[in-house]
Amino acid sequence: MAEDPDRSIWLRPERGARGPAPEYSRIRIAAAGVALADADGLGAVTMRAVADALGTGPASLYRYVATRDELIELMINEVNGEIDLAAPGAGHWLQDLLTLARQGRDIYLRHPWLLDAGGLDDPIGPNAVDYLEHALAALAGVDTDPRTKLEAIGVLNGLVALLARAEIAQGTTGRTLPQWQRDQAAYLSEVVKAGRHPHLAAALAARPPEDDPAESLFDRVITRVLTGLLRQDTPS
Amino acid sequence: MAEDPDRSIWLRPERGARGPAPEYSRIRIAAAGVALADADGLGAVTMRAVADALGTGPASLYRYVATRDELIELMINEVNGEIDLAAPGAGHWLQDLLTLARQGRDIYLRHPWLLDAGGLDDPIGPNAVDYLEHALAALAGVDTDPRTKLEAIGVLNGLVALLARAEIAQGTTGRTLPQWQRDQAAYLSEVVKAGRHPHLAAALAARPPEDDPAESLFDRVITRVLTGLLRQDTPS
DNA sequence: CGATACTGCAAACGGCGTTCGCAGAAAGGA
DNA sequence: TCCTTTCTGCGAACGCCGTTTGCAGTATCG
Repeated sequence: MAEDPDRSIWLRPERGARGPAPEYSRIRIAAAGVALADADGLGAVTMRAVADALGTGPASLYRYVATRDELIELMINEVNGEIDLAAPGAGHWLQDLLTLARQGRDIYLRHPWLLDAGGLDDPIGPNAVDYLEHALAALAGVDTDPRTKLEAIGVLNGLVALLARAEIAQGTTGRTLPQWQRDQAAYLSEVVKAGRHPHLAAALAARPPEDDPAESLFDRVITRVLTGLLRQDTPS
Repeated sequence: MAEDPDRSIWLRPERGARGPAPEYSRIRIAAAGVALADADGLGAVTMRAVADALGTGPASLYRYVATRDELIELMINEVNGEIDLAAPGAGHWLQDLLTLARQGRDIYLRHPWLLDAGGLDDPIGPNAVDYLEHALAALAGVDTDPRTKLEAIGVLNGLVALLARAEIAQGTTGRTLPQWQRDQAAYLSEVVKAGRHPHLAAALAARPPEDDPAESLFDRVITRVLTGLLRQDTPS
């Protein structure tokens, strides 16, 4: 039945029992990758670059990691560990999930490459499992079937990524923003000038309210979506 | 002021006025790429493969496209055109947006690679612009400031992608599901067996309700989130 | 009827993920 | 004790990738 076990890196022992002690560790390798990605994006995380940062050759990494994607799994798990799950918990589920969401947002802002790497969700590592358990525990008092809770947490994670992406895209305004964004702005301005998209023109002309920082927008959207998803009534 | 215009492919004319007529077209190239991606995923869309499918060499593609990413932009715009924006409109904004969302979902199910390509949103092409205009028109009667409407549409798009992703991941159950999913299932089962994550164990043990097809889950989540986002009251 | 501005495309370049093969070191069994 | 086993590090190479260069050919302009 078991075709080939230990395919997941999290089920593989970090080192064998026989040979010499490994020179590096998963954590060191993950940290090296995270440093590279923080500095120059996910594309800068090549096997050669990580090996160089560790002072070795590319082939050596394959003693710790089966593939580049697995290295990125290590990196994802590493930064997912930055969430503080030990906090006491406010007692109300909405408050607790909001705290979780804000921490997720902070992680995305600190490590924007995470947006290109599947994020908090896709390949679940140990820290993501702990995160899930924590979120489900916060929802323990809510009287809904467990599947709906998992759905809500999944939507929450996706939403956090979405809002963080928007925040990052707008945050670089004024500075040297990436090329593709200049291009897109140029194209949109041309579309507006053509005059065939009145609603879009109006929406883009409206300036964002100055007194509404991104922080409150984040909280507002998350709160509204979560309360909408988990309310008890049975509509239609 | 204008450093270098025509950097966006949508502002570049499809052909110059002087030389011989191009042998291919953006649409043909996009279609070839879509066919490859539909069959074998986004990774199968290499310049060489697309060129082969068209019966030419890789270098020739660069007469039509500045980079591989731009080719993928063409593909995204191509499948975004599958949305039918000519439908009359039900008159109620929620119904109209739901119709849009369902069509977006269908596109993701038909072209799963779109999930790995930034999706309906990231690089905005002509069809995405029309889509945006259509969605904003549907919201014309709602009394909220335009920025909030753009936010809601953005969240809607992200949500559609999220739900489509979940549906695709679960849809292959029973058949030959991809390797990484077997690995993840194995790891999660091990985590549950260890016994330190009771809430997670309970949630995973709960079977999905048989009488609740994915279709209604989709509608329910979208509806709840949209009504939550666009309701008029001012909560705290 | 040049001059011009485009087209198609073979060939090559540098960089990537990954594999192979072998020298050397630590633990297990006799 | 010593040999076998099983691990380790890693130089070198393979095949594939996106992209650039250069040139021969062709349609339009003045």
